Amino acid sequence: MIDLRQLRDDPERVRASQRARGADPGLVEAVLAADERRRASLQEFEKARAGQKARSREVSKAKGEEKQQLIAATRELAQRVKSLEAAADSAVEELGALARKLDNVVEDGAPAGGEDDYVVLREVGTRRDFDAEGFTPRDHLELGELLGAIDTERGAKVSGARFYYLTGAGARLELALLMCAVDTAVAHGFTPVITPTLVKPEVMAGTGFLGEHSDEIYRLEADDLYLVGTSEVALAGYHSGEIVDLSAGPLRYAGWSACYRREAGSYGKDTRGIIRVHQFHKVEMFSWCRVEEAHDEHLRLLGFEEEMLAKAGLPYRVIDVAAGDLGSSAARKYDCEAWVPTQGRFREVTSTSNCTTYQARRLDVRERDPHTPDGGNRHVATLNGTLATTRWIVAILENHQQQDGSVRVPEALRPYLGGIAVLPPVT
RNA sequence: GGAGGUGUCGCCUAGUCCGGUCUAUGGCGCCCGCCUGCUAAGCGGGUUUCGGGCUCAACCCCGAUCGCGGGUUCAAAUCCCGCCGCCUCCGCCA
Repeated sequence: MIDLRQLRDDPERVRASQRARGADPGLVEAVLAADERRRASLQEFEKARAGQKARSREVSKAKGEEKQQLIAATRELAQRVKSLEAAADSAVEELGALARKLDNVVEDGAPAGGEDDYVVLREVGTRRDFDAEGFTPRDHLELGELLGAIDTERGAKVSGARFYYLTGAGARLELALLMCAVDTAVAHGFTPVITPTLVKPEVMAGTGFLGEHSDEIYRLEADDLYLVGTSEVALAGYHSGEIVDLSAGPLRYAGWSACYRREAGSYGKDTRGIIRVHQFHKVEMFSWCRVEEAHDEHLRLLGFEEEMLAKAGLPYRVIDVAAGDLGSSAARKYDCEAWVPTQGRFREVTSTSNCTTYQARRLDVRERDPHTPDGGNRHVATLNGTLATTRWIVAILENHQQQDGSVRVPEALRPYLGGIAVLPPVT
């Protein structure tokens, strides 16, 4: 939900945002008109209601015959109030339905356009030249099988396509990576959190995932609960309905959770290995901060992601995602993509979004406004960013492989693997 | 899953039996002022939240708001129905 006051004050800004996203700018007019209707309808109801309350007070004072007459005379007014209230309710409802269609207002500087219109901000690290090294790199699944680390066949046998087992070195590598991510987050002041992975509909809706991406999400019919695709959902819900204190700076959490995705629209894409799977693990950063601080906080989250990529020793690039490819909650999004040698291209391994007040508005998370004297409340900004996921294993295996099929462990991860420097083939 | 209890403004609390100045009481905390003078105590005032009047601030007025949603009624914190959270006990299962 965007700020309706901002929409009224500066509709052109929202129209421009809609255009940048490739969405309908005409929606702005529709929302403004609905807002007019809501206020008119509300005023009418409130005026009638005030009259009714005045009459009701007279009734309470009157006696006998006079009282009976007053009651009879007020009956009609009560009916009128009831229907005006219903009208006002539906006007509010209609406004809400329209306003919820508006995606977050895109931050200035974000590239316009769709999925392919991203801008590459920088490329970091050196890609290995396997020709010069004299061997053909194996892909992550082949390596995973050599190391006894990844078993997709049994995953499919037990749970179906896009499921897998991480075994032995694979399981340890995942735990090491995620622990390293948690420690990195803690070092930067984040509170580690293990979150629920089943959430209520209002929380899922509050984070903006029930819009166009709703078919990506698993739902448990019998209990009316959703499986989260990221701990962002549970972390966003954590402070819902609360007034938080940001006077000492942002509230930062690092969520650790399993993540579930239906991958409904991706038949035939990335079917080999564990690049695109229904279930994986992730450490996710989540910040609550003042709107004024959101831009800087966003760049900080991006910095922490790059720090993790450096620890994993991965060559990567940073892209500024185009407006049309942002989720409905995001005003700006940066992805880090790691180089995957056998694919000859970069694949997304992190994503950080500045959601400004969009999520906080839906989830009703506010702070005491530091700018008004008697402390009105205002909505806060939310941001999220990936620190590590199961997919990183793909990049780590491929980028650090050696000719004999063994894989070098990045130095920063070794302490988490009992000091092991190389993962040897087991077959 | 079953039984009982419970949910009132930031926190605690009165009010609910028996519907009507409840326009929700008091305390704590917080804010402003006074007195005192230097970490105290006292005095006076203010303080639910959201929306609207209304374009910023102040003031004022109006509406909603007593866990949530319905209903009855001229009138609901109060009566009725449904749901949810929490507590206690029982059952079942890790």
